[in-house]
Amino acid sequence: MTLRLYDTATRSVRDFVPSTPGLAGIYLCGVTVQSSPHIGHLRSAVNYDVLRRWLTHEGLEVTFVRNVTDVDDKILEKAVKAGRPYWAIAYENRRLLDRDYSALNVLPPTYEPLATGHITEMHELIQELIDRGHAYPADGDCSDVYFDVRSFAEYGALSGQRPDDMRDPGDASPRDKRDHRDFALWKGVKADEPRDAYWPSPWGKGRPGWHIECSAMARRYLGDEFDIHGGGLDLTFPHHENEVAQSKAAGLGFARFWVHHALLNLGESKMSKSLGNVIDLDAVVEAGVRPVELRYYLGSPHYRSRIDFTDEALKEAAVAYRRIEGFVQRAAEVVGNGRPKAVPPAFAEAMNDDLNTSAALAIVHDTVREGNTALTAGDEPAIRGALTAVRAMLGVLGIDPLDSAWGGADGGNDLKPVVDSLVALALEQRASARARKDWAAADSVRDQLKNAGIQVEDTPTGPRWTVGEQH
RNA sequence: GGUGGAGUGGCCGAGAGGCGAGGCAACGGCCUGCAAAGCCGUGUACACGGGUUCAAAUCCCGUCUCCACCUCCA
Repeated sequence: MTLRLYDTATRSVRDFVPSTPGLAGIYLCGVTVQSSPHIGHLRSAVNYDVLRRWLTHEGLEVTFVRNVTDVDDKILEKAVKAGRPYWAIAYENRRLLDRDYSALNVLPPTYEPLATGHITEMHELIQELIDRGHAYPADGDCSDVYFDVRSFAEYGALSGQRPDDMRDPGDASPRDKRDHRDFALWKGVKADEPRDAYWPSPWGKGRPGWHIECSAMARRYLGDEFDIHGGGLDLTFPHHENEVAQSKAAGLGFARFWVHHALLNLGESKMSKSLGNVIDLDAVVEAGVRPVELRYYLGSPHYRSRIDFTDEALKEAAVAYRRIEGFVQRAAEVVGNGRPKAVPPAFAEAMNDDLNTSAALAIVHDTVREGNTALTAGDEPAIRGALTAVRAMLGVLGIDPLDSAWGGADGGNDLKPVVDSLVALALEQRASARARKDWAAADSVRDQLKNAGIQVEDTPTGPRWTVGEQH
């Protein structure tokens, strides 16, 4: 069975057949690094990371390109306000983004192109559009170049907009646009903006319009036509509409599938810096939820379903994850880590059904239950079977507790034998107290360990201890 | 005004004509000295009003509420 994916352009779920067998090219609109990332950005990253991991799991060699927009109006605005270079702000935020991505075990893309690194590619494309009669340099001396929307009949097809129904945005500075729907390919220098944000061009000094970078960079790294273009639902219009227009008007095939994920809302509306309703990774961690648990939370609803963020739902997701994690750890103590093997067919079926991660997680939980039963029965082959299957599934979702990406093991490893022998000492005392049925003394040992952050559980094979708060 | 989408049990969240996805919480039981963990069992939910059908959460019509986009936005 092949992957079936929802394609925004056709508004339908279609079989995903890569243009070149065995390969898949994905272009994802990353973020504009105008500010530090919030968990809505991370949802985006997690959704596409799962898509990528699944394609890879299915044997495809994936070229995954995720751009960073490192020059735009907002960044320049902030730079002026802060009295700092725009590129310093962009770079700072880019590093924060990287930090969050790796905290959530989002695999690095094959390549991460920057808008500012591809000015010449954009110039080429703009010139082609001018030559073909789809773009025009503005009259006057502002150096702007605009895409001529009326010259491209398909304009609006991706987002279902009819140009005639569109509102006139009352553009701040229309500067010689022929039509209010025309959008900038190249923005001429403005007097009040930083001088280090401009590049020479055949039309005069300026900087790129927002959309042209993606057309130019996707072409450079993935070719004239590629498999999947992704991004947030809010990018469908105008960003993606304009991208298709530019690329197709230039005669390129461009994206074969458009995959858009739903947004994350906080309160009444989507999480967004400009609305001020933002929660970031640090806030989540401060609330006692680990990055892996956040990833579980972000990845368990379907990618096309809106997430209404609540603290309770986040905490609940964390508990659900701990159940899975608990099984993996207990099983690994009995049979070793186990090498992840094939995922169960039902899991594959769910993933192939437009990445139905909710249904896929139901299979994970079912397998965990079977594993727990095997654990109680001491049935080692069954334990090993469940463990390897669970780890394979969690690997696809990027939340395998034994993945070294989560780091826990390495840092604690040095101390583990030390703590182990200390705890063993205490547990010996508890064992002898229990042997003489001195429950008060036994419980006191357990309570003291608990105060030190060590949980003790009795199992058929003796007591087992873990560090950390489990409640 | 235009375009797309959503309303599912106490909560989260899949499903999309007929077998009660899964998780959290709750309750009962097993196990346990107790606890924790685990296992077993218990819930007949689909915004509202009509209609189609042997059968509707799922299809059709209408109504209400909410979200996103049409301006920068993952």
